[in-house]
Amino acid sequence: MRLYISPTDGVPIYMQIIQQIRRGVATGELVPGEELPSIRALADQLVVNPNTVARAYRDLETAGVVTSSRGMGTYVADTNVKSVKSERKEVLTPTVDSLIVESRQLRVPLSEVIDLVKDRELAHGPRAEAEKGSEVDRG
Amino acid sequence: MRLYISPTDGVPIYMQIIQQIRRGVATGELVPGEELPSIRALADQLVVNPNTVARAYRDLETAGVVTSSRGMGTYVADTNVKSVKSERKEVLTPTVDSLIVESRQLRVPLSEVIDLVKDRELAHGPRAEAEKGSEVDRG
DNA sequence: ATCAGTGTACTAGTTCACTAATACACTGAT
DNA sequence: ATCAGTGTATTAGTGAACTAGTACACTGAT
Repeated sequence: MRLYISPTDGVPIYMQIIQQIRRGVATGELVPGEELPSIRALADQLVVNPNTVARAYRDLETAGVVTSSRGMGTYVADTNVKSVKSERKEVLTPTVDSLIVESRQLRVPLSEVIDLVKDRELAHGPRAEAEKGSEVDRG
Repeated sequence: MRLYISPTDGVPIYMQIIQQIRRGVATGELVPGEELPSIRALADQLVVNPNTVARAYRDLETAGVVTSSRGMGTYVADTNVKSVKSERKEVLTPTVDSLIVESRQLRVPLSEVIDLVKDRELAHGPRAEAEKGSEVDRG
């Protein structure tokens, strides 16, 4: 998987790395268990300090997207696809509840809240294309 | 309208001022044409530098929420300039954006997000009756 | 044991958002 | 004209985020 960096983009380099790897995992271009390029290799490729790549890998590990080991390398985590639908929805519930409460305080009807959600969804650009279920052979 | 500041909140002071005034306008606690406290008066009240309040007022004027004039003061903008209705939506937008970002990280499709919003709306019970008469919605 | 390759830790420099200090400019009343 | 009160502009200090330089520590193969 090839990564590209825009130094003048406003968004930090380490964040660009994070986003592209997350996207790769989401689309299935990066499969669980796959080895990522080493910190120094990716740093050389992107012409960036190794610490910047390390920062991205560290955050990705904290988020559970990858796993790293000294001397071993960094790999896409196995647990990414395992999260169940209901669990993911439960995590979203607090944020949704905040939205409901706030909309009631502001007297914004539910229909307009939903419209706003759709509007903002579009404003955030296209989502990563979800992988289709028949291609899993690892992990 | 009384404003409160949390210096250790992580969110900048000028932003807290902006949010609270926007919210005041959205809820109707601040009516169009109403005079806001002067920059120095509010700065004294919040124990903050006048420039910080000025920054908030300047951003609010750019957003069309208030109007300022030298020597005259700062006033809540007239509804012809910016409708209370649109202000409500803009106040709601940050929360909606958080929801969008969160749902993308969790790979929850938009349709399920909307379903969840509807579910939680029901879970919160019926909404309060709309207030009569005191609201005009132009624009 | 050695070595090349891996991630990790510490330190420093740079940039930028945020806030403050100070001075300037306008308005309306006296 | 003067003055108190208003918003505005300029400059500077502070701190956090970001990136880089450098050194350290672990792993597996030789």
